[in-house]
Amino acid sequence: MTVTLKDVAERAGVSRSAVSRTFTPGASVSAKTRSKVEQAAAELGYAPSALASGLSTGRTKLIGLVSNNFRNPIFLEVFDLFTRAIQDRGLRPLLVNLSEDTDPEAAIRMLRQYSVDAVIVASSTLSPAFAANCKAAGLPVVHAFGRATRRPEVPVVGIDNVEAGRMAARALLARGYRDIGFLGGPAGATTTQDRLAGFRQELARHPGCRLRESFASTYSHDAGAAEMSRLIDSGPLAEAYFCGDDVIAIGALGVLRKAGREVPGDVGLIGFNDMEAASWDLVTLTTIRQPLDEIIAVSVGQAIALSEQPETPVTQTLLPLTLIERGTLRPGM
Amino acid sequence: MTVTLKDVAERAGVSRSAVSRTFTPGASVSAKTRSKVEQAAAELGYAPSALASGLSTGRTKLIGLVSNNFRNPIFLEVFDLFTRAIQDRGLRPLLVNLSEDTDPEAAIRMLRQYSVDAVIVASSTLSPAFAANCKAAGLPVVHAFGRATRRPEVPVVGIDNVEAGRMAARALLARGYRDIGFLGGPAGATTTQDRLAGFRQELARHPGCRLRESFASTYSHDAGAAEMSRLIDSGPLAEAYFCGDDVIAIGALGVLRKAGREVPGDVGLIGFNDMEAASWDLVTLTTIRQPLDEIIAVSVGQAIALSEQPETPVTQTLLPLTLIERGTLRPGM
DNA sequence: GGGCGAATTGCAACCGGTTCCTAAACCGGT
DNA sequence: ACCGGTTTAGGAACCGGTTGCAATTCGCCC
Repeated sequence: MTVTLKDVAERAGVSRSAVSRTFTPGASVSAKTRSKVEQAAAELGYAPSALASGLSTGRTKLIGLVSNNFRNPIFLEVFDLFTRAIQDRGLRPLLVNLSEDTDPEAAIRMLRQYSVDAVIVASSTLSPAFAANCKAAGLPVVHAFGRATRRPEVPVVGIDNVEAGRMAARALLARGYRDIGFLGGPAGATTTQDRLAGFRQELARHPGCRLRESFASTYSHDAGAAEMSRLIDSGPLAEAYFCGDDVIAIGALGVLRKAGREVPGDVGLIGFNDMEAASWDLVTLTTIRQPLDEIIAVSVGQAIALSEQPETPVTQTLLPLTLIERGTLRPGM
Repeated sequence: MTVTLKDVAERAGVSRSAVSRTFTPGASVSAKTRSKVEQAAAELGYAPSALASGLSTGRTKLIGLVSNNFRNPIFLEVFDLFTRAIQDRGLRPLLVNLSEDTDPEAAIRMLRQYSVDAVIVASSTLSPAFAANCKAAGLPVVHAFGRATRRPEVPVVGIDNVEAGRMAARALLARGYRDIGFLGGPAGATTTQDRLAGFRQELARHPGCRLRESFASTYSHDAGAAEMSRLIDSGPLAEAYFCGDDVIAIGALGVLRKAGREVPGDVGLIGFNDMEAASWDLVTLTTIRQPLDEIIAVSVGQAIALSEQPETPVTQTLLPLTLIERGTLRPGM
């Protein structure tokens, strides 16, 4: 059933090497042989085996795309962009779903077994140790949406979460809010910690401000709703909240409306991510957008560079955020 | 850097075949050699190359997962379930994003090059010709979310869209709606056509009913919003609408609220899919759920069966729908 | 027509496993 | 100690490509 190099060679009346070379860009083949081979290949419907060529060249054109985030709608867009970017470069994504119950070591082992050219870890919640382990196992790796650190072990592409916190704080202050809440994601997440740090930093520069801190148990709608319910039940609210994610903000928004509070009339809300639903008429959430397309383009570019040139120095790329103003904060002053 | 069979063999003082056999379940190896080999393998950190073994056995444990739907949030859950189901069976998903500008033939060629064990097409909007072409190219294929037809060319797993239409109609009728609207997805989509057919069928059994038909240009929030705006502008609305998808329904809902119409007070709305946002407090959309988990479990099961036993007769599996009652239809009578 | 360097070509070894086949080791029984 | 029947082990060919190397062919000039 499958047509091999040998079949084409016989049909074209040339050696196997000649066939191989016609399909290897930059190899030395005369125009005559090339056309004979191409014709034979076309007639037979020949497609070179990526497995075999991967085996002998050591490059498989496979990119391991690892994520543990299959709940936040923003990641559908992330996967869309990643798969396209990877495909456009002539590579293919081998997807790894690293959910709670899967063993990270097993995942690394399997990425090695398939000898992927590089690994892209796409997650802000996955421990940096995972990427580091990939690297230790000899896999070129880049961590997209990873945390910026002083001395990163692997290349990181993402945003500056501390700056994100500052940016949110500035947005709230500029709109005259003074009694301000932080409604973060899980308290243990580094994204939460970093954003909180920036948030505090900026508020600290405005003496008259009050800051209250609270955390949703996960990055999810329901956790956001639950935490806002708790806040409502436990006394007067802040004037505005910076939420750790749009889904959290939307959960909070739903609860506020249900409780008869006007947003932004009574309470202001600003989210993070600019997921599609943030722009829905039912939502119109003011939020901070991270440049997904750029993060992904850079990540893929680096992954490829790294696979070709493994000893490239480790870099860190932090891309700029944008405030997207919609309807959940009162107008600026 | 990479440890091979040979290295392990030398270290263990046995032949390469012996090593291969210890890693091949069911092969004949004495306990003594096995333990020698296992120890040597562990010491060296040996992981057998999936490429090489795929090359010689003809099975790669790779499943091509093809989709063109990277916009509808429901598909994030689809990908989550698929990747887990595939991984749990010891296989890995090779993801193919078949968006508008990618060539389906190229995709098939590449799936052949990597000699995937089977292909799963996950899309309700992709032409059945694609799956048929896979099959013609010798790739075992199953079409998840595909259309039920009289004589399917490839195995299909999904739902009965005609029945979905009937179900929606029955739900509306049972709640006393008589002037009823169909707000489908793209008029050309088979899902739209089938659901409309079922919808008409059921309404036809109730003489006093009026049916109005309209279509959103795509399966998206904005298209739903746009179409509902048009309806509002062009005269009195129906009492309730069956929308082709939750995102369309949510778009419509947003426009209705903005126009000051109460839902379900003035207008009823029922969606399709039960995406996560349908359950948000801001939305509480009554909708019809398709059993994603079952569809996916069956699809993966069939794909594997097919890869092991290519001549299995072509079957069609249609799974049952569930009405999820929330807050956008008035209570039943 | 002969000679020269450059471009092509084919051979053969190799990538890392799998598996058929034969030979060797093993077993219990006499 | 010997025999016949099982296991088990190793050799070698094969999966489908790639590539270094030596041999051949080519184009061109004298």
